[in-house]
Amino acid sequence: MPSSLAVRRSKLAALPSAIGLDQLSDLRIERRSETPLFKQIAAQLRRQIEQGNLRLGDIMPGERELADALKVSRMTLRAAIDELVDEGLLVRQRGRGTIVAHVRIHKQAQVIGFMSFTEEMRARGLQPSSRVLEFKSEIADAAVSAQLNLPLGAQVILLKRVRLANGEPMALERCYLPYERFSALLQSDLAKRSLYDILEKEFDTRPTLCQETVEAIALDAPEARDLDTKRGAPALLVTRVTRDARDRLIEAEQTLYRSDRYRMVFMRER
Amino acid sequence: MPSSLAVRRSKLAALPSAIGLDQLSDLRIERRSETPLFKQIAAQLRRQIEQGNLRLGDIMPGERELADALKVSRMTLRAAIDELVDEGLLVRQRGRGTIVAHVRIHKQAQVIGFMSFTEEMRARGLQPSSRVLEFKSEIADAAVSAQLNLPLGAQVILLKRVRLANGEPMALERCYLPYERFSALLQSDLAKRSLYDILEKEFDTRPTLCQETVEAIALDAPEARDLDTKRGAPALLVTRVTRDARDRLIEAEQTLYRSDRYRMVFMRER
DNA sequence: TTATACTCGTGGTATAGACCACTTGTCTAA
DNA sequence: TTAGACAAGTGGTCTATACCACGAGTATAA
Repeated sequence: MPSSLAVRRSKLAALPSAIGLDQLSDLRIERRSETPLFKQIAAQLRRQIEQGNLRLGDIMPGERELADALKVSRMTLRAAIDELVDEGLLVRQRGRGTIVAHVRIHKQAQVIGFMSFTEEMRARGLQPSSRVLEFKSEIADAAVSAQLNLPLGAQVILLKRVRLANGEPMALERCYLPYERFSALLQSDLAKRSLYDILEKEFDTRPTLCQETVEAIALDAPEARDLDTKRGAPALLVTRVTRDARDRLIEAEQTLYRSDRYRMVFMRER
Repeated sequence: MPSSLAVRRSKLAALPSAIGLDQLSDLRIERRSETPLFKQIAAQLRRQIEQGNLRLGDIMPGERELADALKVSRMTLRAAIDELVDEGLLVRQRGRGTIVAHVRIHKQAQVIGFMSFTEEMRARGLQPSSRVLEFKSEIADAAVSAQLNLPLGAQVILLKRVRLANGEPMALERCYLPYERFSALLQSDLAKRSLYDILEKEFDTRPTLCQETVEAIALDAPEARDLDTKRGAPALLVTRVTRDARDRLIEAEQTLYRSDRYRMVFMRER
Protein backbone atom coordinates (compact mmCIF):
# COMPACT_ATOMS: atom_id res chain seq x y z
CA MET A 1 0.00 0.00 0.00
CA PRO A 2 1.38 3.34 -0.88
CA SER A 3 -0.59 4.81 1.97
CA SER A 4 1.40 3.02 4.62
CA LEU A 5 4.61 4.04 2.95
CA ALA A 6 3.71 7.67 3.12
CA VAL A 7 2.75 7.43 6.76
CA ARG A 8 5.85 5.61 7.72
CA ARG A 9 8.02 8.19 6.09
CA SER A 10 6.42 11.11 7.79
CA LYS A 11 7.49 9.66 11.08
CA LEU A 12 10.83 8.17 10.51
CA ALA A 13 12.42 10.28 7.96
CA ALA A 14 11.96 13.80 9.08
CA LEU A 15 15.26 14.60 7.50
CA PRO A 16 16.01 13.61 3.97
CA SER A 17 19.48 12.35 3.44
CA ALA A 18 21.65 13.84 0.78
CA ILE A 19 23.58 11.33 -1.26
CA GLY A 20 27.23 11.93 -1.85
CA LEU A 21 28.92 11.20 -5.12
CA ASP A 22 31.09 8.61 -3.45
CA GLN A 23 28.03 6.53 -2.70
CA LEU A 24 27.33 6.26 -6.41
CA SER A 25 30.83 5.42 -7.46
CA ASP A 26 30.10 2.62 -9.88
CA LEU A 27 28.50 4.72 -12.55
CA ARG A 28 30.12 3.72 -15.78
CA ILE A 29 29.15 4.89 -19.20
CA GLU A 30 30.44 3.70 -22.52
CA ARG A 31 31.25 6.61 -24.72
CA ARG A 32 31.54 4.47 -27.81
CA SER A 33 28.41 2.44 -27.29
CA GLU A 34 25.53 2.57 -29.71
CA THR A 35 22.99 3.30 -27.04
CA PRO A 36 22.71 6.99 -26.32
CA LEU A 37 24.50 8.38 -23.32
CA PHE A 38 21.35 9.55 -21.61
CA LYS A 39 19.78 6.12 -21.93
CA GLN A 40 22.83 4.54 -20.38
CA ILE A 41 22.78 6.98 -17.52
CA ALA A 42 19.07 6.46 -16.96
CA ALA A 43 19.62 2.73 -16.82
CA GLN A 44 22.46 3.12 -14.35
CA LEU A 45 20.45 5.34 -12.05
CA ARG A 46 17.50 3.00 -12.29
CA ARG A 47 19.75 0.21 -11.19
CA GLN A 48 21.05 2.24 -8.26
CA ILE A 49 17.48 2.64 -7.07
CA GLU A 50 16.63 -1.01 -7.60
CA GLN A 51 19.72 -2.15 -5.77
CA GLY A 52 19.01 0.11 -2.86
CA ASN A 53 21.99 2.43 -3.17
CA LEU A 54 19.43 5.13 -3.63
CA ARG A 55 16.53 4.85 -1.27
CA LEU A 56 13.14 6.40 -0.85
CA GLY A 57 13.56 9.98 0.24
CA ASP A 58 17.21 10.29 -0.65
CA ILE A 59 18.23 13.52 -2.27
CA MET A 60 20.26 13.04 -5.41
CA PRO A 61 23.47 14.92 -6.00
CA GLY A 62 22.86 18.17 -7.82
CA GLU A 63 22.59 18.05 -11.57
CA ARG A 64 25.72 20.07 -12.18
CA GLU A 65 27.74 18.01 -9.77
CA LEU A 66 26.53 14.70 -11.14
CA ALA A 67 27.02 15.78 -14.72
CA ASP A 68 30.60 16.76 -13.96
CA ALA A 69 31.24 13.44 -12.31
CA LEU A 70 29.91 11.58 -15.32
CA LYS A 71 31.71 13.93 -17.67
CA VAL A 72 28.57 14.73 -19.63
CA SER A 73 26.79 17.99 -20.10
CA ARG A 74 24.05 18.96 -17.72
CA MET A 75 21.45 18.76 -20.49
CA THR A 76 22.37 15.16 -21.19
CA LEU A 77 22.15 14.29 -17.54
CA ARG A 78 18.78 15.99 -17.40
CA ALA A 79 17.53 13.90 -20.29
CA ALA A 80 18.42 10.82 -18.28
CA ILE A 81 16.72 12.10 -15.16
CA ASP A 82 13.67 13.03 -17.22
CA GLU A 83 13.18 9.37 -17.99
CA LEU A 84 13.14 8.39 -14.35
CA VAL A 85 10.86 11.27 -13.49
CA ASP A 86 8.43 10.11 -16.15
CA GLU A 87 8.54 6.69 -14.60
CA GLY A 88 7.78 8.13 -11.21
CA LEU A 89 11.05 6.98 -9.69
CA LEU A 90 12.31 10.49 -9.08
CA VAL A 91 10.64 13.78 -8.28
CA ARG A 92 12.15 17.15 -8.99
CA GLN A 93 11.77 20.01 -6.57
CA ARG A 94 12.99 23.37 -7.66
CA GLY A 95 15.28 24.98 -5.17
CA ARG A 96 15.49 21.79 -3.19
CA GLY A 97 16.79 18.92 -5.24
CA THR A 98 15.79 15.72 -6.96
CA ILE A 99 14.40 13.11 -4.67
CA VAL A 100 13.90 9.38 -4.90
CA ALA A 101 10.16 8.95 -4.84
CA HIS A 102 9.49 5.29 -5.26
CA VAL A 103 11.03 2.00 -4.82
CA ARG A 104 10.78 0.09 -8.01
CA ILE A 105 7.48 -1.70 -8.25
CA HIS A 106 6.75 -4.82 -10.21
CA LYS A 107 4.76 -4.35 -13.32
CA GLN A 108 1.99 -6.47 -11.91
CA ALA A 109 1.54 -4.00 -9.14
CA GLN A 110 0.93 -1.31 -11.69
CA VAL A 111 -2.50 0.02 -11.09
CA ILE A 112 -3.93 -0.39 -14.49
CA GLY A 113 -3.34 -3.14 -16.95
CA PHE A 114 -5.16 -3.74 -20.16
CA MET A 115 -6.99 -6.63 -21.70
CA SER A 116 -8.33 -7.69 -25.02
CA PHE A 117 -12.06 -7.55 -25.45
CA THR A 118 -12.28 -11.29 -25.06
CA GLU A 119 -10.30 -11.31 -21.83
CA GLU A 120 -12.24 -8.41 -20.46
CA MET A 121 -15.65 -9.92 -21.10
CA ARG A 122 -14.60 -13.24 -19.63
CA ALA A 123 -13.35 -11.42 -16.57
CA ARG A 124 -16.79 -9.92 -16.20
CA GLY A 125 -18.48 -13.25 -16.56
CA LEU A 126 -19.90 -12.53 -19.99
CA GLN A 127 -19.66 -14.66 -23.08
CA PRO A 128 -17.66 -12.85 -25.76
CA SER A 129 -18.15 -13.40 -29.47
CA SER A 130 -17.50 -11.58 -32.72
CA ARG A 131 -19.06 -10.88 -36.06
CA VAL A 132 -16.37 -10.18 -38.62
CA LEU A 133 -17.37 -7.39 -41.00
CA GLU A 134 -14.11 -7.00 -42.87
CA PHE A 135 -10.88 -8.92 -42.83
CA LYS A 136 -8.46 -8.09 -45.59
CA SER A 137 -5.26 -6.33 -46.45
CA GLU A 138 -5.18 -2.79 -47.71
CA ILE A 139 -2.91 0.21 -48.06
CA ALA A 140 -2.54 2.03 -44.77
CA ASP A 141 -3.68 5.60 -44.69
CA ALA A 142 -1.36 8.24 -43.37
CA ALA A 143 -2.56 8.12 -39.78
CA VAL A 144 -2.37 4.38 -39.38
CA SER A 145 1.01 4.13 -41.08
CA ALA A 146 2.33 6.85 -38.83
CA GLN A 147 0.98 5.18 -35.73
CA LEU A 148 2.48 1.86 -36.72
CA ASN A 149 5.64 3.58 -37.91
CA LEU A 150 5.36 2.00 -41.35
CA PRO A 151 6.60 3.52 -44.58
CA LEU A 152 4.06 5.28 -46.68
CA GLY A 153 1.98 3.03 -48.84
CA ALA A 154 2.71 0.00 -46.73
CA GLN A 155 0.12 -2.72 -46.51
CA VAL A 156 -1.79 -3.43 -43.35
CA ILE A 157 -4.31 -5.99 -42.32
CA LEU A 158 -7.67 -4.53 -41.44
CA LEU A 159 -9.90 -6.45 -39.11
CA LYS A 160 -13.27 -4.91 -38.49
CA ARG A 161 -15.52 -6.69 -36.06
CA VAL A 162 -18.63 -6.19 -34.03
CA ARG A 163 -17.88 -7.45 -30.57
CA LEU A 164 -20.72 -9.08 -28.71
CA ALA A 165 -21.25 -9.95 -25.07
CA ASN A 166 -23.82 -12.62 -24.40
CA GLY A 167 -24.95 -12.12 -27.96
CA GLU A 168 -25.57 -8.38 -27.64
CA PRO A 169 -23.54 -5.88 -29.67
CA MET A 170 -21.20 -4.07 -27.33
CA ALA A 171 -18.47 -2.57 -29.45
CA LEU A 172 -17.33 -1.94 -33.00
CA GLU A 173 -13.64 -2.53 -33.45
CA ARG A 174 -11.23 -1.68 -36.22
CA CYS A 175 -7.85 -3.24 -35.84
CA TYR A 176 -4.80 -2.63 -38.04
CA LEU A 177 -1.67 -4.77 -38.09
CA PRO A 178 1.44 -4.57 -40.27
CA TYR A 179 0.92 -6.89 -43.22
CA GLU A 180 4.55 -7.78 -43.58
CA ARG A 181 4.83 -9.37 -40.21
CA PHE A 182 1.36 -10.77 -39.78
CA SER A 183 0.19 -11.74 -43.26
CA ALA A 184 -0.29 -15.34 -42.17
CA LEU A 185 -2.98 -14.08 -39.86
CA LEU A 186 -5.35 -13.84 -42.80
CA GLN A 187 -5.74 -17.64 -42.71
CA SER A 188 -7.07 -17.61 -39.17
CA ASP A 189 -10.65 -17.79 -38.10
CA LEU A 190 -11.28 -14.84 -35.89
CA ALA A 191 -14.93 -15.37 -35.20
CA LYS A 192 -14.19 -17.39 -32.11
CA ARG A 193 -10.55 -17.05 -31.24
CA SER A 194 -9.09 -14.03 -29.52
CA LEU A 195 -6.72 -12.00 -31.63
CA TYR A 196 -4.31 -11.63 -28.74
CA ASP A 197 -4.39 -15.35 -28.28
CA ILE A 198 -3.44 -16.00 -31.91
CA LEU A 199 -0.69 -13.42 -31.74
CA GLU A 200 0.74 -15.12 -28.71
CA LYS A 201 0.43 -18.73 -29.83
CA GLU A 202 1.23 -18.39 -33.50
CA PHE A 203 3.34 -15.30 -33.78
CA ASP A 204 5.02 -15.58 -30.43
CA THR A 205 4.34 -12.01 -29.55
CA ARG A 206 2.24 -10.48 -26.86
CA PRO A 207 0.90 -6.97 -26.44
CA THR A 208 2.61 -5.67 -23.35
CA LEU A 209 2.38 -1.93 -23.44
CA CYS A 210 -0.19 0.31 -24.96
CA GLN A 211 -1.09 3.92 -25.29
CA GLU A 212 -4.77 4.64 -25.16
CA THR A 213 -6.80 7.70 -25.82
CA VAL A 214 -10.42 7.92 -24.80
CA GLU A 215 -12.98 10.33 -26.11
CA ALA A 216 -16.71 10.65 -26.45
CA ILE A 217 -18.34 10.82 -29.86
CA ALA A 218 -21.80 10.54 -31.38
CA LEU A 219 -22.33 7.55 -33.64
CA ASP A 220 -22.96 8.09 -37.33
CA ALA A 221 -25.59 6.08 -39.16
CA PRO A 222 -23.53 3.08 -40.34
CA GLU A 223 -21.81 2.72 -36.98
CA ALA A 224 -25.15 2.88 -35.22
CA ARG A 225 -26.51 0.18 -37.49
CA ASP A 226 -23.59 -2.13 -36.75
CA LEU A 227 -24.11 -1.61 -33.06
CA ASP A 228 -27.86 -1.97 -33.28
CA THR A 229 -28.61 1.39 -31.79
CA LYS A 230 -29.62 4.88 -32.86
CA ARG A 231 -27.69 7.38 -34.91
CA GLY A 232 -26.31 10.15 -32.72
CA ALA A 233 -26.14 7.94 -29.65
CA PRO A 234 -23.04 8.65 -27.56
CA ALA A 235 -20.18 6.18 -27.59
CA LEU A 236 -16.71 5.85 -26.16
CA LEU A 237 -14.01 5.88 -28.79
CA VAL A 238 -10.88 4.17 -27.54
CA THR A 239 -7.81 4.39 -29.74
CA ARG A 240 -5.09 2.02 -28.74
CA VAL A 241 -1.58 1.46 -30.05
CA THR A 242 0.08 -1.62 -28.61
CA ARG A 243 3.68 -2.78 -28.44
CA ASP A 244 5.25 -6.03 -27.43
CA ALA A 245 7.92 -6.61 -24.83
CA ARG A 246 10.64 -5.68 -27.28
CA ASP A 247 8.89 -2.41 -27.92
CA ARG A 248 7.88 -3.36 -31.43
CA LEU A 249 4.61 -1.93 -32.64
CA ILE A 250 1.98 -4.60 -33.01
CA GLU A 251 -1.37 -3.09 -33.74
CA ALA A 252 -3.38 0.09 -33.91
CA GLU A 253 -6.96 -0.29 -32.83
CA GLN A 254 -10.02 1.92 -32.78
CA THR A 255 -12.96 0.71 -30.79
CA LEU A 256 -16.39 2.26 -30.36
CA TYR A 257 -18.20 1.14 -27.23
CA ARG A 258 -21.91 1.54 -26.78
CA SER A 259 -22.17 3.89 -23.88
CA ASP A 260 -25.21 2.22 -22.42
CA ARG A 261 -23.36 -1.06 -22.11
CA TYR A 262 -19.80 -0.17 -21.36
CA ARG A 263 -17.79 2.02 -19.08
CA MET A 264 -14.15 2.05 -18.14
CA VAL A 265 -12.95 1.77 -14.59
CA PHE A 266 -9.51 2.20 -13.16
CA MET A 267 -7.55 3.07 -10.10
CA ARG A 268 -4.96 5.79 -10.21
CA GLU A 269 -2.52 6.94 -7.63
CA ARG A 270 -0.13 9.76 -7.22
CA MET B 1 -15.85 12.02 -36.65
CA PRO B 2 -12.54 10.48 -35.86
CA SER B 3 -13.80 7.06 -36.69
CA SER B 4 -14.76 8.02 -40.19
CA LEU B 5 -11.74 10.23 -40.56
CA ALA B 6 -9.37 7.39 -40.99
CA VAL B 7 -11.61 5.84 -43.56
CA ARG B 8 -12.31 9.08 -45.32
CA ARG B 9 -8.67 9.93 -45.58
CA SER B 10 -7.66 6.59 -46.95
CA LYS B 11 -9.54 7.50 -50.08
CA LEU B 12 -8.48 11.07 -50.36
CA ALA B 13 -4.94 11.15 -49.31
CA ALA B 14 -2.73 8.42 -50.55
CA LEU B 15 0.16 10.84 -50.36
CA PRO B 16 1.01 12.79 -47.28
CA SER B 17 1.09 16.50 -47.71
CA ALA B 18 3.94 18.61 -46.47
CA ILE B 19 2.81 21.69 -44.67
CA GLY B 20 4.33 25.02 -45.57
CA LEU B 21 5.16 27.61 -43.01
CA ASP B 22 2.70 30.01 -44.58
CA GLN B 23 -0.11 27.67 -43.63
CA LEU B 24 0.80 28.07 -40.00
CA SER B 25 1.16 31.80 -40.03
CA ASP B 26 -0.65 32.67 -36.85
CA LEU B 27 1.84 31.22 -34.46
CA ARG B 28 2.39 33.83 -31.83
CA ILE B 29 4.48 33.46 -28.76
CA GLU B 30 4.84 35.87 -25.90
CA ARG B 31 8.41 36.33 -25.01
CA ARG B 32 7.63 38.06 -21.77
CA SER B 33 4.96 35.67 -20.61
CA GLU B 34 5.31 33.64 -17.47
CA THR B 35 4.53 30.38 -19.17
CA PRO B 36 7.61 28.81 -20.71
CA LEU B 37 8.18 29.22 -24.41
CA PHE B 38 8.00 25.52 -25.15
CA LYS B 39 4.66 25.23 -23.36
CA GLN B 40 3.30 28.10 -25.39
CA ILE B 41 4.49 26.56 -28.61
CA ALA B 42 3.06 23.18 -27.68
CA ALA B 43 -0.29 24.81 -26.97
CA GLN B 44 -0.20 26.66 -30.28
CA LEU B 45 0.58 23.57 -32.27
CA ARG B 46 -2.11 21.67 -30.42
CA ARG B 47 -4.52 24.38 -31.46
CA GLN B 48 -3.42 24.20 -35.08
CA ILE B 49 -4.23 20.52 -35.09
CA GLU B 50 -7.53 21.09 -33.40
CA GLN B 51 -8.53 23.85 -35.79
CA GLY B 52 -7.71 21.73 -38.77
CA ASN B 53 -4.75 23.70 -40.06
CA LEU B 54 -2.76 20.59 -39.42
CA ARG B 55 -4.56 17.47 -40.44
CA LEU B 56 -4.15 13.78 -39.99
CA GLY B 57 -1.19 12.59 -42.01
CA ASP B 58 0.26 16.02 -42.67
CA ILE B 59 4.00 16.34 -42.43
CA MET B 60 5.10 19.16 -40.21
CA PRO B 61 7.69 21.69 -41.33
CA GLY B 62 11.19 20.63 -40.34
CA GLU B 63 12.36 21.42 -36.87
CA ARG B 64 15.05 23.84 -37.99
CA GLU B 65 12.73 25.70 -40.29
CA LEU B 66 9.97 25.95 -37.73
CA ALA B 67 12.35 27.00 -34.99
CA ASP B 68 13.69 29.78 -37.20
CA ALA B 69 10.20 30.97 -37.99
CA LEU B 70 9.32 31.10 -34.31
CA LYS B 71 12.67 32.64 -33.50
CA VAL B 72 13.49 30.06 -30.88
CA SER B 73 16.27 27.55 -30.77
CA ARG B 74 15.71 24.12 -32.16
CA MET B 75 16.06 22.56 -28.73
CA THR B 76 13.21 24.65 -27.42
CA LEU B 77 11.04 23.74 -30.36
CA ARG B 78 11.85 20.10 -29.78
CA ALA B 79 10.73 20.36 -26.18
CA ALA B 80 7.38 21.59 -27.45
CA ILE B 81 7.09 18.82 -30.01
CA ASP B 82 8.05 16.29 -27.35
CA GLU B 83 4.89 17.16 -25.49
CA LEU B 84 2.68 16.48 -28.47
CA VAL B 85 4.52 13.27 -29.25
CA ASP B 86 3.92 12.09 -25.70
CA GLU B 87 0.27 12.84 -26.17
CA GLY B 88 0.14 10.82 -29.34
CA LEU B 89 -0.76 13.77 -31.53
CA LEU B 90 2.47 13.67 -33.48
CA VAL B 91 4.82 10.90 -34.50
CA ARG B 92 8.48 11.44 -35.27
CA GLN B 93 10.13 9.55 -38.07
CA ARG B 94 13.81 9.95 -38.47
CA GLY B 95 14.84 10.84 -41.98
CA ARG B 96 11.27 11.53 -42.95
CA GLY B 97 9.70 14.14 -40.75
CA THR B 98 7.18 14.64 -37.99
CA ILE B 99 3.68 13.58 -38.85
CA VAL B 100 0.29 14.40 -37.46
CA ALA B 101 -0.97 11.11 -36.10
CA HIS B 102 -4.18 12.03 -34.41
CA VAL B 103 -6.64 14.74 -35.03
CA ARG B 104 -9.36 16.59 -33.47
CA ILE B 105 -8.89 16.92 -29.83
CA HIS B 106 -6.79 19.05 -27.75
CA LYS B 107 -6.48 18.95 -24.10
CA GLN B 108 -6.12 15.73 -22.29
CA ALA B 109 -5.41 13.94 -19.13
CA GLN B 110 -2.14 12.90 -17.68
CA VAL B 111 -0.56 9.63 -18.59
CA ILE B 112 -0.53 8.04 -15.24
CA GLY B 113 -1.30 9.46 -11.89
CA PHE B 114 -4.05 11.98 -11.67
CA MET B 115 -4.35 15.69 -11.36
CA SER B 116 -6.90 18.25 -10.44
CA PHE B 117 -8.36 20.26 -13.25
CA THR B 118 -6.25 23.22 -12.25
CA GLU B 119 -3.05 21.23 -12.23
CA GLU B 120 -3.86 19.61 -15.50
CA MET B 121 -4.55 22.82 -17.36
CA ARG B 122 -1.44 24.48 -15.98
CA ALA B 123 0.57 21.52 -17.12
CA ARG B 124 -0.71 22.17 -20.61
CA GLY B 125 0.14 25.85 -20.53
CA LEU B 126 -3.50 26.89 -20.33
CA GLN B 127 -4.99 29.32 -17.89
CA PRO B 128 -7.53 27.53 -15.70
CA SER B 129 -10.44 29.33 -14.11
CA SER B 130 -13.82 28.51 -12.64
CA ARG B 131 -17.32 29.80 -12.48
CA VAL B 132 -18.99 28.62 -9.30
CA LEU B 133 -22.59 27.67 -9.92
CA GLU B 134 -23.42 26.22 -6.53
CA PHE B 135 -21.53 25.98 -3.29
CA LYS B 136 -23.56 24.84 -0.31
CA SER B 137 -24.28 22.00 2.01
CA GLU B 138 -27.07 19.57 1.38
CA ILE B 139 -28.29 16.09 2.21
CA ALA B 140 -26.43 13.51 0.18
CA ASP B 141 -28.45 11.39 -2.16
CA ALA B 142 -28.12 7.65 -2.06
CA ALA B 143 -25.43 7.39 -4.70
CA VAL B 144 -23.16 10.02 -3.24
CA SER B 145 -23.51 8.85 0.34
CA ALA B 146 -22.68 5.35 -0.82
CA GLN B 147 -19.61 6.54 -2.69
CA LEU B 148 -18.38 8.50 0.30
CA ASN B 149 -19.39 5.73 2.67
CA LEU B 150 -21.59 8.07 4.71
CA PRO B 151 -24.78 7.13 6.53
CA LEU B 152 -27.98 7.89 4.71
CA GLY B 153 -29.12 11.42 5.28
CA ALA B 154 -25.64 12.73 6.05
CA GLN B 155 -24.73 16.21 5.00
CA VAL B 156 -22.26 16.88 2.22
CA ILE B 157 -20.79 19.97 0.68
CA LEU B 158 -21.72 20.38 -2.97
CA LEU B 159 -19.47 22.39 -5.20
CA LYS B 160 -20.69 22.77 -8.75
CA ARG B 161 -18.44 24.62 -11.13
CA VAL B 162 -17.91 25.27 -14.78
CA ARG B 163 -14.23 24.79 -15.45
CA LEU B 164 -12.66 27.01 -18.07
CA ALA B 165 -9.37 26.88 -19.93
CA ASN B 166 -8.26 30.18 -21.38
CA GLY B 167 -11.76 31.42 -20.75
CA GLU B 168 -13.47 28.66 -22.72
CA PRO B 169 -15.83 26.24 -20.99
CA MET B 170 -14.21 22.86 -20.89
CA ALA B 171 -15.95 20.89 -18.18
CA LEU B 172 -18.82 20.90 -15.76
CA GLU B 173 -17.86 19.54 -12.38
CA ARG B 174 -19.90 18.44 -9.40
CA CYS B 175 -17.85 17.76 -6.35
CA TYR B 176 -19.10 16.32 -3.05
CA LEU B 177 -17.21 16.30 0.25
CA PRO B 178 -18.27 15.06 3.69
CA TYR B 179 -19.65 18.06 5.58
CA GLU B 180 -18.49 16.86 8.93
CA ARG B 181 -14.85 16.99 8.10
CA PHE B 182 -14.73 19.86 5.65
CA SER B 183 -17.40 22.29 6.77
CA ALA B 184 -14.81 25.05 7.15
CA LEU B 185 -14.31 24.83 3.41
CA LEU B 186 -17.49 26.81 2.88
CA GLN B 187 -15.61 29.99 3.87
CA SER B 188 -13.10 29.63 1.05
CA ASP B 189 -13.13 31.37 -2.27
CA LEU B 190 -13.00 28.69 -4.91
CA ALA B 191 -13.21 30.87 -7.97
CA LYS B 192 -9.45 31.13 -8.21
CA ARG B 193 -7.90 28.64 -5.86
CA SER B 194 -7.57 24.98 -6.58
CA LEU B 195 -9.66 22.75 -4.37
CA TYR B 196 -6.79 20.30 -4.02
CA ASP B 197 -4.57 23.15 -2.98
CA ILE B 198 -6.96 24.23 -0.23
CA LEU B 199 -7.34 20.67 0.97
CA GLU B 200 -3.60 20.33 1.20
CA LYS B 201 -2.78 23.67 2.79
CA GLU B 202 -5.73 24.07 5.13
CA PHE B 203 -6.92 20.59 5.83
CA ASP B 204 -3.57 18.91 5.60
CA THR B 205 -4.87 16.17 3.37
CA ARG B 206 -4.02 15.28 -0.15
CA PRO B 207 -5.85 13.11 -2.65
CA THR B 208 -3.50 10.25 -3.28
CA LEU B 209 -5.53 7.45 -4.71
CA CYS B 210 -8.64 7.52 -6.80
CA GLN B 211 -11.02 5.28 -8.59
CA GLU B 212 -12.35 6.58 -11.85
CA THR B 213 -15.03 5.46 -14.20
CA VAL B 214 -15.36 6.90 -17.66
CA GLU B 215 -18.39 6.79 -19.88
CA ALA B 216 -19.87 8.62 -22.80
CA ILE B 217 -23.15 10.45 -22.49
CA ALA B 218 -25.20 12.96 -24.42
CA LEU B 219 -25.61 16.33 -22.73
CA ASP B 220 -29.04 17.37 -21.59
CA ALA B 221 -30.26 20.92 -22.11
CA PRO B 222 -29.09 22.56 -18.86
CA GLU B 223 -25.69 20.89 -19.02
CA ALA B 224 -25.27 21.97 -22.60
CA ARG B 225 -26.12 25.52 -21.62
CA ASP B 226 -23.52 25.56 -18.86
CA LEU B 227 -20.94 24.26 -21.27
CA ASP B 228 -21.97 26.59 -24.06
CA THR B 229 -22.70 23.86 -26.54
CA LYS B 230 -25.62 21.99 -28.04
CA ARG B 231 -28.05 19.66 -26.33
CA GLY B 232 -27.33 16.08 -27.28
CA ALA B 233 -23.63 16.75 -27.88
CA PRO B 234 -21.46 13.88 -26.65
CA ALA B 235 -19.41 14.31 -23.51
CA LEU B 236 -17.11 12.28 -21.33
CA LEU B 237 -18.50 11.66 -17.88
CA VAL B 238 -15.73 10.96 -15.42
CA THR B 239 -16.75 9.85 -11.95
CA ARG B 240 -13.94 9.96 -9.47
CA VAL B 241 -13.74 8.96 -5.83
CA THR B 242 -10.55 10.03 -4.12
CA ARG B 243 -8.84 8.97 -0.93
CA ASP B 244 -5.93 10.39 0.97
CA ALA B 245 -2.77 8.64 2.03
CA ARG B 246 -4.48 7.21 5.08
CA ASP B 247 -7.14 5.74 2.82
CA ARG B 248 -9.84 8.08 4.08
CA LEU B 249 -12.46 9.09 1.55
CA ILE B 250 -12.11 12.71 0.59
CA GLU B 251 -14.41 13.54 -2.24
CA ALA B 252 -16.69 12.18 -4.91
CA GLU B 253 -16.60 14.05 -8.15
CA GLN B 254 -18.57 13.90 -11.36
CA THR B 255 -17.17 15.81 -14.27
CA LEU B 256 -18.57 16.28 -17.75
CA TYR B 257 -15.96 17.12 -20.36
CA ARG B 258 -16.85 18.62 -23.70
CA SER B 259 -15.80 15.96 -26.15
CA ASP B 260 -14.57 18.44 -28.71
CA ARG B 261 -12.12 19.90 -26.24
CA TYR B 262 -10.97 17.04 -24.15
CA ARG B 263 -9.79 13.51 -24.35
CA MET B 264 -7.93 11.27 -21.98
CA VAL B 265 -4.66 9.57 -22.69
CA PHE B 266 -2.86 6.90 -20.80
CA MET B 267 -0.18 4.34 -21.01
CA ARG B 268 -0.99 0.91 -19.73
CA GLU B 269 1.17 -2.11 -19.36
CA ARG B 270 0.68 -5.70 -18.45
C1' DT C 1 15.77 -0.55 -67.75
C1' DT C 2 17.86 -1.51 -63.57
C1' DA C 3 21.01 -1.21 -59.97
C1' DT C 4 24.23 1.67 -57.37
C1' DA C 5 26.18 5.67 -55.21
C1' DC C 6 25.55 10.11 -53.72
C1' DT C 7 23.44 14.06 -51.70
C1' DC C 8 20.26 16.49 -49.09
C1' DG C 9 17.01 17.01 -45.56
C1' DT C 10 15.17 14.89 -41.53
C1' DG C 11 15.03 13.80 -36.66
C1' DG C 12 18.45 12.11 -32.62
C1' DT C 13 22.04 13.17 -29.57
C1' DA C 14 25.34 15.95 -27.22
C1' DT C 15 27.78 20.20 -25.68
C1' DA C 16 28.85 24.53 -22.86
C1' DG C 17 27.12 28.31 -21.18
C1' DA C 18 23.64 31.61 -19.51
C1' DC C 19 19.95 33.47 -16.79
C1' DC C 20 15.65 32.78 -13.98
C1' DA C 21 12.67 31.33 -9.96
C1' DC C 22 12.62 29.10 -5.88
C1' DT C 23 14.27 27.16 -1.22
C1' DT C 24 17.07 27.08 2.55
C1' DG C 25 20.19 28.45 5.84
C1' DT C 26 22.88 32.18 7.64
C1' DC C 27 23.94 36.56 8.98
C1' DT C 28 22.53 41.05 10.48
C1' DA C 29 19.94 44.55 12.61
C1' DA C 30 16.13 45.78 15.41
C1' DT D 1 14.96 36.78 20.59
C1' DT D 2 13.05 37.85 16.41
C1' DA D 3 12.32 39.62 11.86
C1' DG D 4 14.27 40.56 7.68
C1' DA D 5 17.96 40.74 4.15
C1' DC D 6 21.10 38.10 1.83
C1' DA D 7 23.88 34.49 -0.42
C1' DA D 8 24.36 30.01 -2.11
C1' DG D 9 22.54 26.14 -4.19
C1' DT D 10 18.87 23.87 -6.69
C1' DG D 11 16.01 22.73 -10.66
C1' DG D 12 13.69 25.20 -14.98
C1' DT D 13 14.32 27.24 -19.29
C1' DC D 14 16.73 28.78 -23.34
C1' DT D 15 20.47 29.46 -26.77
C1' DA D 16 23.71 28.37 -30.54
C1' DT D 17 26.20 24.90 -32.36
C1' DA D 18 27.84 20.45 -33.81
C1' DC D 19 27.79 15.93 -35.53
C1' DC D 20 25.35 11.46 -36.29
C1' DA D 21 22.05 8.01 -38.46
C1' DC D 22 18.48 7.39 -41.42
C1' DG D 23 15.08 8.08 -45.59
C1' DA D 24 14.22 9.40 -49.92
C1' DG D 25 14.94 11.07 -53.84
C1' DT D 26 18.43 11.95 -57.93
C1' DA D 27 22.10 11.32 -60.80
C1' DT D 28 25.03 8.01 -62.59
C1' DA D 29 26.72 3.68 -64.33
C1' DA D 30 25.92 -0.92 -65.81
